[in-house]
Amino acid sequence: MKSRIDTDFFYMVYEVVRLVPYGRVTTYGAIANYLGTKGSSRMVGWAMNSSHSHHSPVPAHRVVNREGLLTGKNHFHTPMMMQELLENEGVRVKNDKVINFKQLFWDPNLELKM
DNA sequence: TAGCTGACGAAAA
DNA sequence: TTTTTCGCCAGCT
Repeated sequence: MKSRIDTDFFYMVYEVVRLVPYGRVTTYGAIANYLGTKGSSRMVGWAMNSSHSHHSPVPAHRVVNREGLLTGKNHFHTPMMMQELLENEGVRVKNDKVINFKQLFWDPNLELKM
């Protein structure tokens, strides 16, 4: 399955984020870990920043940091849009933090493990 | 060209 | 236990 990692790092990030189920959230580290580059958690977030260059609808609002904080909300069109999107999916957000984050946490290594 | 920044995370102190 | 520092690597100045 190395053919997967043969793809661009960023592309894989988008793919994983796109696979996040409705009403679920994931973390940068989880994605990085899934890609095998656990240490490049920053690159995951950076990939999100470049996601606007891709026409692919990447639900970046479902990606939060390890604490469940909407750290990337500032990069959206409007900071509160990220929270709106999450609440729209049933994810309760309080003070820029995902409630029951642990419960809503979607780990690609756990769901997409192969 | 070289250096700094950055949507994070984990280890060390 | 909390706080600080380092690493990751691509993009921008």
